[in-house]
Amino acid sequence: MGRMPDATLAEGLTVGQVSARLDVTVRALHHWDDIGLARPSLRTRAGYRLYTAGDLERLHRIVVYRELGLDLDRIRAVLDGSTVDLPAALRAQRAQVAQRIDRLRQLGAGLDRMIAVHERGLLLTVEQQAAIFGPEWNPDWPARARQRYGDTTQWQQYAERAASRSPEEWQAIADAVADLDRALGDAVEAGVAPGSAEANRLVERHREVFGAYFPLTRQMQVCLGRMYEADPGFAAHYDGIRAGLATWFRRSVDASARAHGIDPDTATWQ
Amino acid sequence: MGRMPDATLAEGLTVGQVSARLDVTVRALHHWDDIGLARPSLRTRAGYRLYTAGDLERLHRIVVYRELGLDLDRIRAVLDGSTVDLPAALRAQRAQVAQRIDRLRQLGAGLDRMIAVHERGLLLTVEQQAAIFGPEWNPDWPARARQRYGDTTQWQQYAERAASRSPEEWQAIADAVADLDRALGDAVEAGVAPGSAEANRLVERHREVFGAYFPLTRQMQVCLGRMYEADPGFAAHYDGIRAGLATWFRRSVDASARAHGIDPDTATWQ
DNA sequence: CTCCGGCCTCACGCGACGTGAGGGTCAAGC
DNA sequence: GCTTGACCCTCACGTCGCGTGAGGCCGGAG
Repeated sequence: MGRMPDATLAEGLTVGQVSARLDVTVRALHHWDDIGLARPSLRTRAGYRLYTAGDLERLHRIVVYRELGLDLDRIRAVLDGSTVDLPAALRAQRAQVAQRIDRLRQLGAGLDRMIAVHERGLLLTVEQQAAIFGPEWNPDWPARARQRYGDTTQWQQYAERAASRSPEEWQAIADAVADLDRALGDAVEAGVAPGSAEANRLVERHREVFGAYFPLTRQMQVCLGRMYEADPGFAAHYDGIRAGLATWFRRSVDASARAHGIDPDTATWQ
Repeated sequence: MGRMPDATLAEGLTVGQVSARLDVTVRALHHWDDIGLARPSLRTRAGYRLYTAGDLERLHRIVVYRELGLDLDRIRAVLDGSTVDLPAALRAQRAQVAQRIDRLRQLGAGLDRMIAVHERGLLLTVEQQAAIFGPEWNPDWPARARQRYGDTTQWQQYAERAASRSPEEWQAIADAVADLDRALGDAVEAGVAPGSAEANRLVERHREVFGAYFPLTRQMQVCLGRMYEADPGFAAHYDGIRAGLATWFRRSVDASARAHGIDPDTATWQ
């Protein structure tokens, strides 16, 4: 330690000294030398780079423009005067920055949506949910579904799909759900028997509709049917459409499952 | 043209078909295959990649996460389930995006400052200018200076320095200018003669103060002195400090220039 | 003379592909 | 059966601005 202080090397500064003064890495100085952007005016006999005051001035200008995000070619053009219209170049750069900010904002919004789906099960606000799914909708349902699913791959895939759906697509799903609810109510009223062809068709339709919502196996559908009947919130909703619907639906799903070789009493989520 | 339509290749889709469906480049598919992120389940005898429905599902998930800005390693972790906590990864990514937006905003602000300096000669608003330089300040001056300088390298360098100056530094310059103005007024009152040692010192001080403002040669200073006297705006300002100051200053600069071997009658800008 | 910190010149690595080069494959039309 | 033209394959280098060693020379202090 105790090398000669900077000031006494009046001929020029070495890379390390310049690095400290301008807060750039030594490697960057080497690079700028390599590509001819900023070469030192002097070298010692041993080949050490020595930057003069004039060199420092140029380096400083490079640092300024680099902090503005210009790439080295554009900086070279500016410093060498071949860019007649510097303000135009700056404005172009400004536009590019604005674009990149925009892109990042969209990206952030996408991430927010995905995060929201993972946290709350839906990306819509409570108001939007009510507007789409109707006043009967219980905002707790998605969260409850999430409790069931936990951190399974199934849930991940649901989240991915949910996050990439537009509000219009949500509306389409909500319409399909409403249609289905009506059809189920009509079936109960018409006395359709669980296990009948008609009931099985409705069960399949339910699986399709909610399959667009999340990946739904027959086993899972059985569990869902039982939840509809057992959970007060769900039961109230379905019985509100038509008295006895919750139970009718559970029995229909069970029958359909049995028809597909599944024992509804041992079915599990997953 | 007239290749077999996609649907008939029920075994799987070729790279081109997948490329069209998922809007990714063929090269990206090759790359993902190379690094083992998404390899096709099948190959034809000729070595053509064939992506099955399952492959497509995985590819689709990759596209989703890629659009969220995750790098391929993280996507791999998510898809292969080795990332237990996907929401945490998403939030980390979100934070990174926010940071990058911040950085870009600062960068944009820097560009705006630089552009403002190039367009109007100063980066301060008219109010800030008045607050710093006092009520006598004429907001047109920097623009007028720009007219003179045009698009020279000199002006570029001035702009760079101006853009990287903080308001505090501007205040320091304004203080120095005010001090100088007072000193010039005092000199006129004290009857200091142009060409005297005292006058020369003041001329030098003027050159230093404005040298911090923009690079000022002695020749340019001569032109500036003449402008102070000839331009009604400038003249009013200086004569307002002390009657006759504009003329006194022009004569002092001329004398100082002559003392340095410059003919003030042939001096030019630049 | 030795030591240690600084300097030098290669030269690979990064991240996610783009962009040819050079050559095989496939279905259709003649 | 042959040509044609779109499509596919595998290398392999280029991108952008350096980071990060490896291996070795230089220079001043003790």
